[in-house]
Amino acid sequence: MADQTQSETPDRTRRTLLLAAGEVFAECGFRAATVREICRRAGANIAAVNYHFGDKEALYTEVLQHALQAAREKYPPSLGLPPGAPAKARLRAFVLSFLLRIFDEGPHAHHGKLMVREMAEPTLALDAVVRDQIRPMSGQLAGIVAELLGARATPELVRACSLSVVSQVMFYHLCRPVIGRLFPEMKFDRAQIDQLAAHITEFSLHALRNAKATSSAKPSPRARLKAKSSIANRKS
Amino acid sequence: MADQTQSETPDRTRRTLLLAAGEVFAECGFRAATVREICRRAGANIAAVNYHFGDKEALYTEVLQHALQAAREKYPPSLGLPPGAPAKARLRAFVLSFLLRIFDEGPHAHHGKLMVREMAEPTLALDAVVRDQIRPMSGQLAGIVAELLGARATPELVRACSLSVVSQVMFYHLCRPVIGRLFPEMKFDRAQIDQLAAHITEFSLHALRNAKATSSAKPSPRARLKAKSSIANRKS
Amino acid sequence: MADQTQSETPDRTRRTLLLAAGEVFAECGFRAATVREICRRAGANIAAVNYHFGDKEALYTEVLQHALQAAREKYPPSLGLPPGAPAKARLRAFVLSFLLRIFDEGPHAHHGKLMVREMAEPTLALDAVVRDQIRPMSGQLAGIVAELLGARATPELVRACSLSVVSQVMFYHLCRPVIGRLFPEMKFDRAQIDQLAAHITEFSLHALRNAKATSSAKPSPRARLKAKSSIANRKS
Amino acid sequence: MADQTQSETPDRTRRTLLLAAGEVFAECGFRAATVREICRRAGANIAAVNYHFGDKEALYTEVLQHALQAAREKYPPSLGLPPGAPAKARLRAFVLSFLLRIFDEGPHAHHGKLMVREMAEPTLALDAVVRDQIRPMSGQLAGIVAELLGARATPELVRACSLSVVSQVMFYHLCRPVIGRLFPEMKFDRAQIDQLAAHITEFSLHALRNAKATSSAKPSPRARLKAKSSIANRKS
DNA sequence: TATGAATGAGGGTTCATTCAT
DNA sequence: CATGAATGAACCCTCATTCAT
Repeated sequence: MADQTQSETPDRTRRTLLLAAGEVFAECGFRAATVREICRRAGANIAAVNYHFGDKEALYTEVLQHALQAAREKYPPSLGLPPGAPAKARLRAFVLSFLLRIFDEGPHAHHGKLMVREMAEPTLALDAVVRDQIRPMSGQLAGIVAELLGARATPELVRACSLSVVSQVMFYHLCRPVIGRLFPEMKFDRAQIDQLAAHITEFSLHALRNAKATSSAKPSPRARLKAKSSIANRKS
Repeated sequence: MADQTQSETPDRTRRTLLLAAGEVFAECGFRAATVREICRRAGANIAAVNYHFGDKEALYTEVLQHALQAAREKYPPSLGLPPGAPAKARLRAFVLSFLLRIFDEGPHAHHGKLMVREMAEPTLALDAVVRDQIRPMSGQLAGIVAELLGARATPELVRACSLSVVSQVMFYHLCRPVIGRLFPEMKFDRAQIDQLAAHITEFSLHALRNAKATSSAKPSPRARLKAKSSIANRKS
Repeated sequence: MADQTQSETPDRTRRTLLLAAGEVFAECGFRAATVREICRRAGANIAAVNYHFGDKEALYTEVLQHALQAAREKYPPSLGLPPGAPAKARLRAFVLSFLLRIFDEGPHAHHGKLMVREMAEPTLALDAVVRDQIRPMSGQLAGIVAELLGARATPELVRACSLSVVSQVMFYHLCRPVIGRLFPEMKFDRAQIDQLAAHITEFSLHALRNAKATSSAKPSPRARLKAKSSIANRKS
Repeated sequence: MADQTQSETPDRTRRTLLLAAGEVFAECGFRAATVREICRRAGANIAAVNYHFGDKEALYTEVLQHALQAAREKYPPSLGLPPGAPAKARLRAFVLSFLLRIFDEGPHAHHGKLMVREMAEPTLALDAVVRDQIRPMSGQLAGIVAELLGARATPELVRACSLSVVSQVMFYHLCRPVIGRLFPEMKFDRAQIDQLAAHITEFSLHALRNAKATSSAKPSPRARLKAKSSIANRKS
């Protein structure tokens, strides 16, 4: 009550709530999380959420923004590599940093779970997240992939290959419940993460080295025909 | 007793509930879904769920199993290919059937959303699903991959490569909300799905052709060096 | 199903239900007992109770009658003592037999718990029970007490002393939950029951030996005055 | 904080609920009583019980304790008698106060029915009640009885005689439904209660005056003989 | 005669929200 | 500014009962 720092932080309660809510939303999901539990952990009154944020949903939106902002600050897109480094090294760095972020277990590691939940049930907050966080990284990867493809790079091929690369990383994030049940021997300590990064990088590099425009693929003859006619005419 | 005389309605209510529950669980998630709404859509009494399934959770478990089972029966991983078909063709079939399952929009198309929700918040039902549905498919893919790797196949390499393949497919499953926002031009009609299958298959085949086992405990000296210079020196 | 005795017992289900219901009602009480559980134990259909007895309440009424009938048959009021035995012996027999009945643990020992529950919440069935079972025993005890009081016996004194005797026995029946918590060392095996019977008999005999009409009691002066004026004028 | 300014309504709702719950629990029993009805009578919201007491069971526990406490405060066992009063007078006061409690019809008269129900189906609350309310009174009576027995007092004899005394009182509590049917002429107005107290006191005093310890393991030869001849020979 | 699927009222409880203080 | 007692809608589930077979 007679907190000495109270005057300089008129919204200390607000920030505490934001932190507590991050925990609870990540643990329980939006629905299962209760305002009571959030307030309890924040040491705030039961009415604090409604007072400071209006309602539970508005609190959630701010929590998501806040969590991803924090994650972005911890792992900046530049990854500490000089922009002029070779594409191979940049790909390796991209993959490894992504994995490290995913398996991070720091105090603000909520963003992972929050994002998975967002995939299952997107909210309005996702638009901002894609715009501010994901699209820049997507562009960065596209640059690396385009450089590796060299003359073969078409927008479609770059996009498809970028997705192939990023999917291998995200997969461990999104499907951990299944992977854990399927392969209980996997541990995801630092050594395994390094090894994983090596595998994904090598796998992708081999693939990129031989990648050609999609029309070279051979689906069933009928499907192939369709694909040709439809894709060749698409502009973007 | 007189079962054969009313084979048309052995338990029509049960099946209707299963269908309605699939819809509602997919739309709202387990928590937010209400027994009332499920019964309303099924045209059944509010007590019907408890009578036929015991409780909400048991109903959910059966819904999940039922949905995945139905999807796998509709698009079998082999897509009608004889077991003796070449590994390349079987890989192509595996990828395409998986994509078709994911992007299916039939009356049982709930399984997609259900599984994504299950990833965000696993329930007890996931254990059974992994055991009965996912592990068999995982084994199937491992067989294909092992055959493609030939003499280079080690258990670890097979596992890593299988995950790399399946991740490229699942990604479209799990991150559709992000992909849709990132690349609004992607439509996922049958033609694009064929093209996608072609890309993933080719990408993976190229990679598999050159894949080698990464040293299990220590990354290769070269990779290790790179890691040092780029990432390992990052603070925190 | 193809029970050979079925034809000769067209209401075997009825009797099985009656037995099962006795158990369940004694264990759970009327409210908490469920028709489902009763039918389950009786191996009967869920609708059997309504079919055979109309509803749950009618079943309960028959159960109570049935249970007390059985108890009465097991411990007939005569207690095996010749009617001409001395009053002291008859009192001792009355007390001991009552205690034995109370602490009986045979397969039909439901009647005890059922009666305690009936005290807590009397039903219509209680009237018949009092008329058929309790009043005869009450009369028997009154005869013994009257004989012991001899010339001092007035209807009021006989009644009061009878209640004093019977209360000491019933007490162990009705308050067992409290007695068990208050004096955990009491075990109520056969030896203790004999000792208990001895105590109650001696205690009562001493009291009866000196009992006089109630007006000899000495409440507080004020209360005594009241009591005198009011009681002396009552007729019955 | 500002507690003293609204001392009239520190938690009026709580107290109102406690009262209403006492009524409803006494009338219907724990199971049959509904939170809805309790709240309706208390003029409170349906959620008030959970807010103030946690759940129905916790409310019941507090009701039981509260009711017995109030009854004991209204009619203290000593009835205002100085601790140094003669044992006879203290016994008389104990008996009379007990009867007055039992037959009280004030606004807190629930405790009677509540306790009878507790005998029929003990709950966890009974433990606390025995510990806090009943055991102290039991000790008080034991002191009186021990004094009256004088040199003959052994722990077993004191216990048995105390139970004999208290049973005569409790009997009217526990068996009122039967007594009412057996002796409809009994009215239990204040005059009859005084008379009843006088009878029980005198009956017990006479008995105590002559009470002797029964041999603990084996009944006295004489009593044993009687038992043999009368009861022990009965079959089953 | 007996069944069991289906009913619907009502149970206790939870929870986000409000409002007088 | 902040509180916490109070709210009422809605949750899942249970149960005695019914009715077509």
